[in-house]
Amino acid sequence: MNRITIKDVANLAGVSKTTVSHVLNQTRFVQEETRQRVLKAVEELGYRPSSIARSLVSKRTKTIGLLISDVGNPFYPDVILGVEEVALANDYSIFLCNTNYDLQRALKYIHTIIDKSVDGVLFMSSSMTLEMVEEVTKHQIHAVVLDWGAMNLEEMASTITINFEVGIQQAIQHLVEIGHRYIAHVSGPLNLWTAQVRRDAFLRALQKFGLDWENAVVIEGDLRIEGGRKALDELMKLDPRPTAVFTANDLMALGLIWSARNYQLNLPADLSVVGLDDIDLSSKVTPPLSTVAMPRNEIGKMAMKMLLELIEAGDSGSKQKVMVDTAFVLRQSTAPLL
Amino acid sequence: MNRITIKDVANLAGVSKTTVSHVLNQTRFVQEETRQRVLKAVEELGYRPSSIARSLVSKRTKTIGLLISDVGNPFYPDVILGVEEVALANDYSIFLCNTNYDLQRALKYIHTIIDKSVDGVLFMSSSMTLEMVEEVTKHQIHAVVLDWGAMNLEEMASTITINFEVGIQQAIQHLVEIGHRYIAHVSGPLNLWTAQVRRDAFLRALQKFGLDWENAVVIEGDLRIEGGRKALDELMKLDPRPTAVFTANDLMALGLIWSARNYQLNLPADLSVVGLDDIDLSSKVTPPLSTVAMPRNEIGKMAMKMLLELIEAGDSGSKQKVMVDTAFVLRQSTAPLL
DNA sequence: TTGAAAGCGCTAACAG
DNA sequence: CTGTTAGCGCTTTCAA
Repeated sequence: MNRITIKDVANLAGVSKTTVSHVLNQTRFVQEETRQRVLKAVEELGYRPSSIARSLVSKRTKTIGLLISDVGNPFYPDVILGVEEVALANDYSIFLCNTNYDLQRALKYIHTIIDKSVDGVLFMSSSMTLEMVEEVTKHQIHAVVLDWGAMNLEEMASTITINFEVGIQQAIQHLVEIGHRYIAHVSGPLNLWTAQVRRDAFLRALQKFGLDWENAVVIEGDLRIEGGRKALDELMKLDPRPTAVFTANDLMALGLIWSARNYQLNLPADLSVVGLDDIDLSSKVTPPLSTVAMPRNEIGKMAMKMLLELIEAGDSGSKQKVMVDTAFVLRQSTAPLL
Repeated sequence: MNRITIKDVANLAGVSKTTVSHVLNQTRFVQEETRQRVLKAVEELGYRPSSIARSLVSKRTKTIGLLISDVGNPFYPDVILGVEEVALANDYSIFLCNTNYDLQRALKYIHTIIDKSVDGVLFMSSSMTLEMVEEVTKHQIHAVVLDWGAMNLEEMASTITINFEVGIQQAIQHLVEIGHRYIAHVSGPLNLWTAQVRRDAFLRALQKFGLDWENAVVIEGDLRIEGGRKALDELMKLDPRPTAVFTANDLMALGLIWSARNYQLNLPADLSVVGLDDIDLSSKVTPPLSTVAMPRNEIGKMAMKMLLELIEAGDSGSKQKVMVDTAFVLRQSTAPLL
């Protein structure tokens, strides 16, 4: 019992493969009566056209590669959902490529998706290199790159950059307005471009509000819960102690908050904390976390749409560069300085 | 500038396509000197064989579909990682199919992956029907189904069933040993098979330890953080109040714990809580959550391995039915009853 | 030790 | 209004 092919349908309907193809794709007029016969045969046999065969001739697979660092990172779910939503609506399938923060692994995925002739790839992992984008585009595969400003990929790919500046500034402004003058930062690993960007935005915000940014306390963290706990340990050693802390992501903020109990700290009264990301959890913990949010779902949708545009446009399309803003979300992890 | 094909390589090397194919696949002996010429041509042109064309003839795509409910559900990351690990090791790619708890959407994905001729599919979503498995297998696509005992798919698919009985029993035993006699349960939506299984296991455990299981308090939750909060509201209305609560998943346990502050409850002294899942977070919150754990990463690996076996075996292979155990993990969200 | 040719399932000129 | 034919890029008999 083999796969049912277009030929089987043609035979059963008593027409040529061509006609079957045309009624299925509505690509030329077919006598209503013939059309019905074909449709009936299709129905009867449960025929489904082979995407493989189609792709071989059309040079299109209706498939994209999604390169992310870590499915477990709470940053991704919303983004993926956005990507998926527009992919699904346009009948695109998604190859999941989880780099697990590993360049070798990313590279292997790049090769696989080139071999599989995807129509495009979404680079959403920090574990990537310029060469990967080059490799991919060399094989006429389109790309859009998320928040990876370290490199200049002008005409190679569309890009989405997240503007942390505005949200971070709002956050610091809020802290200043409620009386804080001594604000520390827990950064991500500073070899990461995105960690530097956030730290620099933080420093600039301090400067803007007339605080001592040159001697600002910056503790390097790991972007995970554990990093937040360790950061608090550092903070507690300081004398005087900062009255507020801004962390490079929510996970560290949460770790810090949860660790505060061990020091008999009463949050937010004894220490105000602001995160960044606005992951799902943040609004649900006690106290709900004030944070710098970005429209993750929108970012996902936008990325996929941009990729679609590149694909539709073929080589003629020029690459877009868009920037998306962040915004401070006030919840209850910050309190006025008494 | 078109795709580089095997023909280009053949021309450059001055041999036939056949020979190129054979050296690349090591499928028959080729004179060392010729072999080198071919390899050199491949290198020079940056040639990569088209998986599409290969699949068309081999009837294998080295691709599987991964059907899950919700990327954001903390149950999945570890499982996915496991799946991916063995997939990657065997050069399989993964189509991400996120049903979003939506049957229609699941169905659409089923059709897509049938069209794309995946070699197998991993059903890991509760949003699925027996028909989907039938549909898939009818198209000679192999399947393994995770924890979905509601139906009898004997010879259609391999299955992995999670044995909640043992872990839940351990959990209740622990609570009983530290003095609890009045233990409530927060279940999942009881129309879900898996929610019933857990509740029943809970009830049987009560019975086993001589507690009043017939009048046991079971509050129906939504498996989300919010559900935990609401459940605590219900619990607080009870008089007398249960001294311990077992929730059907960790998310609800956490919601309950975080909500406890609003009632000035001191955890775990005033209320012991035990979750189920052992999601990453659970060990990292304060107090760390005692919970019923399952080897999620192992489950992912196992599922993919079982699928691989089905694929390799072709139709001859018989379907495996495996069961994986759960185990109670003692942390600090439970306390002896004074 | 290597090639020629057929064919995987489909689409798209080109004919009629 | 419909069919014949070539070909997408590869693998695999069969033959030499």
